Amino acid sequence: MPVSQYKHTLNLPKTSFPMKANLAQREPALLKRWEQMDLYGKIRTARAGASTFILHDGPPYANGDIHIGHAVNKVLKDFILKSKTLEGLDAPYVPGWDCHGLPIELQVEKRKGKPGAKISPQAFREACRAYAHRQIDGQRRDFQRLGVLGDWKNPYLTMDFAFEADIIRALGRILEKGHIQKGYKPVHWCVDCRSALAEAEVEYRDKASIAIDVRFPVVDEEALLARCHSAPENLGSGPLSLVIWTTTPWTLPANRAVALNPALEYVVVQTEGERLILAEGLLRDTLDRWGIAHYQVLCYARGEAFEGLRLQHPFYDREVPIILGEHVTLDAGTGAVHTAPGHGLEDYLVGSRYGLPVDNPVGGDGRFLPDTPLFAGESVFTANEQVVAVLKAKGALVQASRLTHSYPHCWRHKSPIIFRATPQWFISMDQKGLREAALREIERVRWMPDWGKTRIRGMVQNRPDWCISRQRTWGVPIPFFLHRETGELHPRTSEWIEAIARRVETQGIDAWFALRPEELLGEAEGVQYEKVQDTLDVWFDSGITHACVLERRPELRVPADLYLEGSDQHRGWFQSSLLTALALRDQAPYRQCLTHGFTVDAKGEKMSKSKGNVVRPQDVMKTLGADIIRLWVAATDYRGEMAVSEEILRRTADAYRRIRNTARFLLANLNGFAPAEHQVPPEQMIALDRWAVDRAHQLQEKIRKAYADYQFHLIYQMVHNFCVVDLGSFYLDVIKDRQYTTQADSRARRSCQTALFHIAEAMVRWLAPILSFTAEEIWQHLPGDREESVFLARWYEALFTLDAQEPLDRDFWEQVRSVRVAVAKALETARQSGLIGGSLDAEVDLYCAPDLLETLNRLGEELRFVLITSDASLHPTADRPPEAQDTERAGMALVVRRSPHKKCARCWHLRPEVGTHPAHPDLCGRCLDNLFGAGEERRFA
RNA sequence: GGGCCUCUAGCUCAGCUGGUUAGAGCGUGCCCCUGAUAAGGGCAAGGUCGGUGGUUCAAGUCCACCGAGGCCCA
Repeated sequence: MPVSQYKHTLNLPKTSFPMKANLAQREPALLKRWEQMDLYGKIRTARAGASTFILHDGPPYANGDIHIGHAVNKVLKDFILKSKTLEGLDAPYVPGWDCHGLPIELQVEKRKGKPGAKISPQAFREACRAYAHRQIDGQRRDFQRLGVLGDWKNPYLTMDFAFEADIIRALGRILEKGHIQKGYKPVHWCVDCRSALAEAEVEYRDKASIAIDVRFPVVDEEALLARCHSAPENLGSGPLSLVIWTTTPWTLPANRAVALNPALEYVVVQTEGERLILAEGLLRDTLDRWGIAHYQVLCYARGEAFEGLRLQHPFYDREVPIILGEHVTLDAGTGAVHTAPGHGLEDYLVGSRYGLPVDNPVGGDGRFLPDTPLFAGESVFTANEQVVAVLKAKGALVQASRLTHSYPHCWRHKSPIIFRATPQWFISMDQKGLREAALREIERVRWMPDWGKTRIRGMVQNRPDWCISRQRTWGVPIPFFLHRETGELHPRTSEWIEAIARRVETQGIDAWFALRPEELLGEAEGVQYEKVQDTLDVWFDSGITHACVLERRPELRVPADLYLEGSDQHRGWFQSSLLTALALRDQAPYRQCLTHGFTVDAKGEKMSKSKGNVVRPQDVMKTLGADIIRLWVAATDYRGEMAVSEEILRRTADAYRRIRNTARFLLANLNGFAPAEHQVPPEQMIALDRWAVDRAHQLQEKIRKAYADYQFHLIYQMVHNFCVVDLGSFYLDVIKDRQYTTQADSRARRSCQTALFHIAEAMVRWLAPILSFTAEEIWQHLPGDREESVFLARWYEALFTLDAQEPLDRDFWEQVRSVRVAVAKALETARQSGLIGGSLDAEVDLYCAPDLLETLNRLGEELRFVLITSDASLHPTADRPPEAQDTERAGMALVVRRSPHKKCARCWHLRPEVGTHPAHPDLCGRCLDNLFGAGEERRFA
């Protein structure tokens, strides 16, 4: 088609804002700009003195590349802080890293060997520190690349000397408050790590074990039988034993009792040559298992009847009591549980009620100590066979079999772990009412979603004391001096702690490890006291950030307004922070806790290398761009699992393009618009343009509310719908004609540009927290004076509402839009039949009921512009001709006709005047007016 | 095995305290436009609301159980 000679007389859209985002290239340039202008610093200055909103960053562990879950977490935080900044609040962001701990040690071990072997502990710690720094640099680069704005030059690191010193001080304060307890408890112990493991360091895997049934001969048979409630006439014959079942034969040397359930029924059965005691509920299964077909039940008794009776240990010269415990069940075994307080938490707990000794015959290397009869020096895992052999020799073994079951393993070594009693330091949950205080504070914190409260409450109610000591190298020391003989803490411990903290402040944690007690305590006492060699659980490091960061940084405070982490942190950081804060100052460190779910694949399953469904944020940033990740985070309801996949990201990129193109169209139509001179005051604007601004205003209210409620997925839906429905398919479609064909400086066009300008100003801010890069790019292309960055701006306040009393109110335009829908359907029919192509080929006659007629009449001649037809006329229903078709809209029928007129070469409308002007036979009347006259008047659309 | 949670069209989400034929956008199909053009407009087809059984005049919405999946624990 030849280009019309009049094309150059149109005001066509024009912009340097590119359609193709090319985010992978463009984003780094914007990042550089933000860095060079010190955007974060500028925002702090701009918001200085405003009310603050404190979101405290939970530190990711400084190991490995960030994964999509990290990205979700940081991006959500960024959404919140940027939206708070738009509200005018001062919302600083100090990111942090968790730096000490086992995973880093293991990485460094791989490269340098174990500390104390090839490398000194001091050099090892130095290597850990250097390694952590490298990891932080890598992660920081990725977080920044995501567009997360924060004080990246001054993050907090739990390995900063000042931080390490503050950890020690906090520990001292907690000690003074009486929450610290020394204990001797079984802990998960990894033989390969030679260390106690945190709960988080244990994973469950299948393991093949030997399961054995063992006789514990009853010492006083008569006493036992006398307690049975159905006294038998026949007391039976042969030895009488209680039988236990265990999958850890190696724990038998430490056996100190056999536990029965007080409420369960037990039976004494006569088998061939002996009498055995079992839970009644397991009798059949167990005897079947042993292959015993012939037996006779002699008598019954409840478990509680046997309490205190004594049994003979199967191979040691020792009597052990029968005790009671609710933890004994009929799930497996015999209903009698071998109890070794040194090798199991429940055994320990029930044992402590009975004052049982905590035997601990196993060393840190997993071998029996030299003074252990029969098994000295043997590894516990190989000792199982020997225990079986000994039991056989003693005649105590009923049966041995193989069993595969779920068993705790070291998350790093993947090797089975053991329970082993070791001296440890604890934060006691009940000694000073910590549990009670925590439950109280949990009620006061706002949990989002609200089930977070139920979840953490359940955990706090049931959790054991917090073991805070570790036997590791790369960690903050527990800097206590213990008396060599009494084991007591030095009476001036608080004083020493401050002295040590000062040293750590300048030299780091090595100051403790290198310290000779005499240096502080003096020669006389120095020899009487020894240093504790333990380090602190890294959960203590991160759990204490409210003291080391919030209390320390002038821009922050305790309690924070918000902690925001994944749902796993109910057990982790939310809890460790809560407990330490309560121990320190009896108040929760946060007012709100917001939780997000974990990322999963398209099927809702977790991501793993083996499944090949891992989405790497680095890859997405390199291809689709960080804004696509951000938009995906926004679009997903983070309260549940968050599904990511190639398809989901592709859809997200589609939506992104739509939003971007809408912005581009707004900018392109603002070509030649200088807001200061051309802006039209609201009361002089064309009705439709005022409607559009009103629409944006209504939307902005909802968006601000959604930001305040952290409901980003609603914002995504709202903005996208606005672009597609309100703008794309209606407003922008309608205003093209006016925008292009009326005189450049006419009120008709300037009014429209004013609306577009308002909408663009508002929209760029709606987008900014989410599509940060794209919003900044839009910002740079918007006309008018403005701040250097969209992130220095506040919400756009120049939107206005449509008065309820004006004739073309919201309801009016709703009606117009429903008429448009009806007309579009009719036009489509005409198009399918070949009558018309584009809608401008058509003329429509609408036959309306009185109400609608009156309504549409308000648009006068401008109805055709709203319908985008070459002509549109209104008639009462009474006039409808037979060929008029009904529409879905009640009270309206219509006729679609192909226009008989010629097409105006300029505006493409088919009008009767075309061909009548001698000099410009290709033009319609209003184009002539717009080109050579005063220009057309528009009032409504 | 226990605690907490999720499950609405191919995708992302709405659906308040139970009440007309379950909505939106995207994607898909077909058509149009070529003055938003690796764009834009129109129309259309897509759902036994994870399943089963209850409560109720009435359930996507309440209850129970089951299934799939997630986090945490054992």
